[in-house]
Amino acid sequence: MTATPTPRVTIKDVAARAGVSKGAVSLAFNHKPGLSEATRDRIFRAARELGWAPNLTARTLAGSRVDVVGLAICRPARQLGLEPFYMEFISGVESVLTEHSCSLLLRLVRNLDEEVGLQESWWRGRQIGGSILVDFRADDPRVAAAQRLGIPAVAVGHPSLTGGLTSVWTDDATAVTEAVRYLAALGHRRIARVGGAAALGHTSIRAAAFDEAAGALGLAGAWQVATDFSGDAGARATRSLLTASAPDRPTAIVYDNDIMAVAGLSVAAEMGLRVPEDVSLLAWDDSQLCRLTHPTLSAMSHDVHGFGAEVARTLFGVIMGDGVGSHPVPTPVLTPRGSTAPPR
Amino acid sequence: MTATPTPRVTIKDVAARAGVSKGAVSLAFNHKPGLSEATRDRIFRAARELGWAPNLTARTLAGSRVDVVGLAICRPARQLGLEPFYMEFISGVESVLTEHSCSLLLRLVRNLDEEVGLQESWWRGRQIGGSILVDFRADDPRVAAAQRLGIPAVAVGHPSLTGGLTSVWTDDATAVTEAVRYLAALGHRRIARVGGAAALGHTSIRAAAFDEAAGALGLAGAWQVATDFSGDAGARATRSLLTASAPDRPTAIVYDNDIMAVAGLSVAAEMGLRVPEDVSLLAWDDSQLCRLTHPTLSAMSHDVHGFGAEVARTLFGVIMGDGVGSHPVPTPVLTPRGSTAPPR
DNA sequence: GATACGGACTTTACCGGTTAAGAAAACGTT
DNA sequence: AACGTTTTCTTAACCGGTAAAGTCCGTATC
Repeated sequence: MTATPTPRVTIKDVAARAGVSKGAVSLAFNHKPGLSEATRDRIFRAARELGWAPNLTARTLAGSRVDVVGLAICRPARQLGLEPFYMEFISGVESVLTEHSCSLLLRLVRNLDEEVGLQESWWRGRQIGGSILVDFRADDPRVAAAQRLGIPAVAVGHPSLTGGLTSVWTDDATAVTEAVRYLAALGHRRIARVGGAAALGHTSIRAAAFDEAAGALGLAGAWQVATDFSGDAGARATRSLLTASAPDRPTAIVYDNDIMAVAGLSVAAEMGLRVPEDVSLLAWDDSQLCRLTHPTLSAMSHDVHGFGAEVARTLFGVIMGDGVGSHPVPTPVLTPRGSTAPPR
Repeated sequence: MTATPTPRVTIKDVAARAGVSKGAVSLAFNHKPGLSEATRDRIFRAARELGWAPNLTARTLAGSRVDVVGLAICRPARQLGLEPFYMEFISGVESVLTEHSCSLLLRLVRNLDEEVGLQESWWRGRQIGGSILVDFRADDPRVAAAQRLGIPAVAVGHPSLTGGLTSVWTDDATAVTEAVRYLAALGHRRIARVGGAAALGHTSIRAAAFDEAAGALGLAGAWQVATDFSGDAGARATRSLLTASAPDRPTAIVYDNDIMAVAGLSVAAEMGLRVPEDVSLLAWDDSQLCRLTHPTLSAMSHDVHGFGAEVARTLFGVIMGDGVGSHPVPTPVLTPRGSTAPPR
């Protein structure tokens, strides 16, 4: 990739125009002491007149800050497009980065090894000042890698998965328990859960919490199905759960995202089952989609935008030298809408 | 943002270990002639043993390639999360960038002036090797800015909007016309269109095409409403269109994205109107959402992922010096599903 | 056997900043 | 007036690469 030449104005031009050395210009632009107010002004005026701003690449190379943070997402590209979660998450991250004139370096990777390699080369190549790690698995290799390299990183996931990294997480176990209790309180005794990718750490946390809650409440039936988060998979899972004959069929289903819940809604309709009379559905991640369906979807709702923002704020903290910490964000809260009701 | 010190291995270390000068290492890693196979091997071996890879920042500063492309999106951050289009588009872009070991620098901006400033500082600061420009408006300031600066850019939008920039675009006018003709052929005489943000160039292209098609077909009624693309706005627009008494009410509605169409579906249900018997709905951008509703949504469907990929490929062409060009991608094609039928 | 030439490397000068160390002027002290 | 301080600014080395210009050497040419 070659660059078309452009008349570039550098620190030298500014220095010349202000009648000082480039060192002085550097001092001025970094707000460091050692310059009189008068020269400082002259320098800024010259810079403004020339439309100059410090070159971040050079600045980075010279060893000061790097104002880019990395985010690698490890899912098949086509699947990603469908997930409302990520776009909302990213927009939350961006909202904080922007305040710091910081940009996001985004990359889709095919597997964790590739991600580890990418993070390493980003960091060693000073491409990023810190990184956001998402979608943790059990024994995730990124924990060790980030620590070995000393990358300032924030792990999005439960501390049990993120080892010694600073983490930002939602208490999914409590949320799942609340969801199950709510449905049980409505009178449901046979509840199913359509979960996400089995390899993902938060999926197993939710799965375990679901089993435990179901056991504690002595439910008559508790099913779990793993999917890839896609609408199609959600539809398939729902179909297989609902084909059982009436007494053995679940009367309520909890989904791991909202796309799959929407799919479930449509499968129920197609099978001639009414929601919520014949089967109750409960979504997760509550994007605006849940309010656009008919009936509207009850959901475990969750400020994903704010979550992203909190992750970015925490990352800035880590970059500034804050010690390792664990930052829980508010637990998803149950938002009952039209898709849940007592079973008949 | 300060960086934690890390033992960095540089080109000098590799050179020392291979017993050559750093210039030789540079030649080897850029696959340039002037080295014997033997030394080349020694250099690569040394690099592998030390785990070295060229520092992109330094490489950039030294004036060769920049392997980052920029994408600034100018919409309120919260609204963005909702648009399936962008995430799918980005994933398409990424799929091509990844092949070239290239990353995407993503930034949300509040307005076009901010974007122009950002593109300029990215480019002058050599942060990016090229840029993808989206959401064109009439007399878009980015056209002149990109040309003045000489930024290799690809404009996503109709050539009439993107001036002298290389563009990649879908023929929205033809697609709108096809949509209207299809509905008219089903027997609809009163058709409405729920459009996107009025300021956007493609919105006015679609609006004009809609009017023209409606006129040409001599429709009895043709309404258009502008929205902000959100589901809520789509719901409001649908509600106001459908509250008219029966004979004056549209019997078919075309939406500018799929989120609004889903919202429309639910508004119809809430108003006691059956889809498609009482009112036909036609979506745009056809994400998997359209196949998950009940009834499924007919849509003007469109490979958004492939669109993004094509944009990225075109950008690489521009960066490599291809002349200005206009690259149409396939026109959205009508995909009839369950939400359209002849009016009663 | 001197001359030219091409291949294989090395040297050196940047790229556009930062920063430690040095120098000149201004200031206060005795 | 001589001397230490401080303030203000300059110099020069460095960050980690690239690339043009040199150097050295073996060999083909006449």
